[in-house]
Amino acid sequence: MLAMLSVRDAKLGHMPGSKESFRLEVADRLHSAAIHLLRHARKQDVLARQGPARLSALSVLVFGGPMALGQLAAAEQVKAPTMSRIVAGLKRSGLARIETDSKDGRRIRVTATAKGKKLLQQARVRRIRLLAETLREVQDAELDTLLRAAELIESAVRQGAGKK
Amino acid sequence: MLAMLSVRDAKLGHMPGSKESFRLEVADRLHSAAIHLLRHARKQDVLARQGPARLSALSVLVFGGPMALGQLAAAEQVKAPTMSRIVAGLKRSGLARIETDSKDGRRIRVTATAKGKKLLQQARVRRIRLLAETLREVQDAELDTLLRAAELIESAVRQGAGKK
DNA sequence: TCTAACTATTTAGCACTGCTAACGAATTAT
DNA sequence: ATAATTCGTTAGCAGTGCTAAATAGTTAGA
Repeated sequence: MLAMLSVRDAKLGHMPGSKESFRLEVADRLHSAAIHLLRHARKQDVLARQGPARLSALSVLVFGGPMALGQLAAAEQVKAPTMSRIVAGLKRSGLARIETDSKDGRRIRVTATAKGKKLLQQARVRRIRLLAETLREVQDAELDTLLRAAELIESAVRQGAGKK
Repeated sequence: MLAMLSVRDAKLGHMPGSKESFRLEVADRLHSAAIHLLRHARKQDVLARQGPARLSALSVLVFGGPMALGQLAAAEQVKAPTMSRIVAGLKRSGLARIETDSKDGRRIRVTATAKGKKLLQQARVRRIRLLAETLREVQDAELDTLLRAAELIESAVRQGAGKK
């Protein structure tokens, strides 16, 4: 792994061991790991017959309660048109329901249905089974590392999003 | 965060604090973090005028050297038709070149061009700048956590992929 | 009040990325 | 020589991201 580092540094002309270089390495590896994790998780998502974006949005609805489309888009950090399509898909599958806001006619209120909650729970169980198999040799202490990493990523991305 | 845990457990009927529950939580958070990290990184990828799958494949080519399409697909854990299209895109952009294998006429040899290497380097630099800003308050010690997490994910996913 | 400006959502259209099924071409085995 | 296998591509579907533009509702101002 250190060998890898120096190979990369040599090829790209960075000073081995510098902080810049290390952050670059971390950024790259995280990016790659995220891509591969999601590609792996896709297998489970396909079983649920719903794409990752829908499951993620559904999760927000289930744990965060009903909310407007714009709120949901902000929570998921996508633009409104993207979320509009995701919500349309959830509705088509009967996983969420849409009502127009009584106070503001422009707004809609998106709510997870019982079916949506149930599917999400099943998807979560499937996901843990999949991950449990692949992460079998990951020790409990390492799980803490993973959780901490997830927290760091979430908070960093969320902060960085605001600045853009 | 512990509060979050118990809320989720309560709603989904898990025993709080059980190992199953904790793994489920970790799996969920990782999944969510991966989605959000990639959505964030997309902004940088868009600047590079190349999608994440292309940049990831290009990275494999740059650091792993020339290889056949099937190898590349395996390394990236996608199916051959998917990689075929990705490579076609890299070729169209002049980032990779394709030759037919001299020994086996069915095979192709995909190689990163000088332009491809340069673009990847630039993309990496852009990515670190983006991440460096968003991760400004992440301490150096935490960087180790992130790197370790990336390693765990990669190795776990790679092992799990073989079993499927 | 009537209109102008703003806000929330949707529609249309583009690009990228994943899949399976089916095909062609080259190689290997019988 | 023929059959089976392997490698890659093409075709076609679905999902997810974006911007630009349309639509409808709300708020502010003359």
